[in-house]
Formats: sequence, C-alpha cells, structure tokens
Amino acid sequence: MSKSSKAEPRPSPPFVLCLAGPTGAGKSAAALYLAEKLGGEIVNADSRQLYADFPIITAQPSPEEQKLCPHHLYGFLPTEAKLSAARWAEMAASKAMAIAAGGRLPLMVGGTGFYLRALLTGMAEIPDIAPEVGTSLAEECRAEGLTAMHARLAGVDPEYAARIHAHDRQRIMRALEVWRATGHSFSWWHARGLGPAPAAGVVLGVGLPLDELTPRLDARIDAMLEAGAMDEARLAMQKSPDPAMPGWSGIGCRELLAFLREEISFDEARLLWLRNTRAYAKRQWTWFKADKTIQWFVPGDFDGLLAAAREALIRNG
RNA sequence: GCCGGGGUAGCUCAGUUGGUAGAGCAGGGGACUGAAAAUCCCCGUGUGGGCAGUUCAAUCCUGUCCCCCGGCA
Repeated sequence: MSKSSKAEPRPSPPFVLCLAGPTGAGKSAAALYLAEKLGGEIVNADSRQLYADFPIITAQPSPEEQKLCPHHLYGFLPTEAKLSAARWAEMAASKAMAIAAGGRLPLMVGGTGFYLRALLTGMAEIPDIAPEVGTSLAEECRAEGLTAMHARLAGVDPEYAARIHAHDRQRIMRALEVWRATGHSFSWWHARGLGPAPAAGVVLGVGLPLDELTPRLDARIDAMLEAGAMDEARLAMQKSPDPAMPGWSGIGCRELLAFLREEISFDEARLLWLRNTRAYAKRQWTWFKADKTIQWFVPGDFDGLLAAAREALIRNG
C-alpha cells in the first residue's frame, strides 16, 4: 500500500462512518445501535483496545456485545507490540473494504483522533524504518542527553526543530529516525504533501462536558474493578512484566501495575487512574474540538445519531 | 492541663536575617504527520488561622485566643 506509483488506478477508498469522542461517553453503545439499524460492522479505532491482554481495563466491548454484530481489530495485539497510526489506518481501510464489499456499513469506533486522521486525511508517505535505527538513537540520547538530540535535529531540520519543543522526546526521536533512515528531513517529507487517504468518511461525535463526564468515569472504574480488572493486570504482569512495553501505557493498566508491584497503595492507584483518565478525556476534547466537521451528540441520543448517519449515507451515495 | 511541633494556593509543602510569597500535584487552556490512553507547551492574588501590639513597614518579632499533630499527665 505504501508504494502507490504503479500504473493501475487506486480503487476508490471505502466510505466509513466514524464515531469519535472522549473516553467513557458511550461510543460503544451508540455503535451497537447504529450497527443494528444500518446493517453495520464495527471496526476499532482506539489504540488501546487493540491489546489482547487488557479487554476490561481498556473498555473493549464484552464478548456478549461482540456477538451482536461483527467486531474487528479488537484485542489482538500482544503487549510487547505497537501499531502505528498509519499501519492501523491500512488495516482498518482493508477491513472497511471487505465490509463494504459484503454490502454492509463499516463503522469506525474509537477515541484515538490521530488514528482517524490517518485514516480519513492520510499521512506523509515515509518509508518504514528499521527498529534498529530507533534503538541506536535511543542509546545515543541516553549518552548525550535530550538537549543534544534536539540540537542535532536543529542541524538537519531547523524548521521542524523550531516547531516542536526541546523536551518533546518522542517527536525529536522520530524526526531524527526519519533523517537517519531516509537521508531526508522530516520537513522534506512533509513538504511533499500527504499520501492518499485510506478511507473517506464522516465523523459523528458522542460527548459530554468534562465535569459531567467525570462521575461516569469514576463509576466505570468501579465497574472495571468488579469485572476483574485487577486479575487482568496481574495476569498481564506475569506474561509481560516490563512496564515499558507499549501495551502497559493504557490508563488503568499502569496504575494497577504500580499497585501490584507495591509502589503505591490501592487508594492511590484508584485516584491516579481516575485523574489520568480525566486528563486524557480533556486531551481528546482538545483534539476533537479542533475538527469543525464533527457533529456532536449527547450520550444516549441514538435517534439524533441515526438521523445524522442516514443523512451522511445519502450524501455519500 | 502541661511540654514540644505546626496552622501559607483545592491538596502536600517550601521560603522570606521584617520590605505583602513559590514549587509539585490537582484544575484550566493549547499543540499534535508512523509508540497518540503517547509525547509536550502555556497559565499561580492566596483575608499567609483570628485579634491586638512593636515598627516607616509584619506572613516573618511579641502577646493572646482558636484549631491540628506528637509526647507527658
């Protein structure tokens, strides 16, 4: 998919209906409703719900819910693995293609705004980079310090170095990686424009203001604990004890892990879990608010969502 | 009741040899081009427990009262 310079024309991208919004607002329930009414199949657009070891803590649809209609891209990724936005978008688009080919509606559901952007807008076509490049750069960073890495980036890509902050380790390292592996700067790749969008679609939002969302997030944590979140974390710890593994970065996972390793008390873990979830919901709002095309609905407004979805389908054939 | 130690931002605390105060966390705002539930940036006026006194000037010194935490009774 990354090489699109072949002569044959690309098949037109599949149309997808997306449900976005902050965590805990009720996207999954709304998705089940829309899937039933519109003959849809649900594709996960949440970067944490990909992970196999944390179905409860990442609020994946339950096995019962998943029986109600086909669900895709949930709970398949090992804790040690990571999935880039671009790679997810490819997978999601190919699922969407297959679903549409079966005469059904692909419903992308999740709170990872970056994934949805990669899917609907596309990303710069930068080749895959061998993992060794990243590991050796990480070692150099450890030896020389982050400031030196940022200075190095300023040497090869002053434009991008000026745009990001000198403390933004993740972006500094990514940009250096691209430079080292491709011989072109990150800005150079960006200047070539975005690659083709893997899918076309409309985004509907399900959301609540943060202060109204908070009690729901609080209650959801209790529900997760009752549903066995602690056992889930314990098991994951036995399978994959390194907290630096990508799958552990989910909120709730790392707090429970810290408790299991006796680094913090249960009450602290629970409090942190809630706070971090709330802070995350706030970041999601910041992301989604910037997208003026999203039409918003209150949780439970299934009629409104259905009407908007039907309208979007008519507009897009 | 007595002896210590405290009462400073929503919370935990720092500091001011007297010139009206600042960190972390929380909270608010924002960014986001292949780890995104990630990563990162910006935002700090608060009757300095109350009341008196000393002083040009008190959050800081003195007196007194109230409250908390230890210890002794």
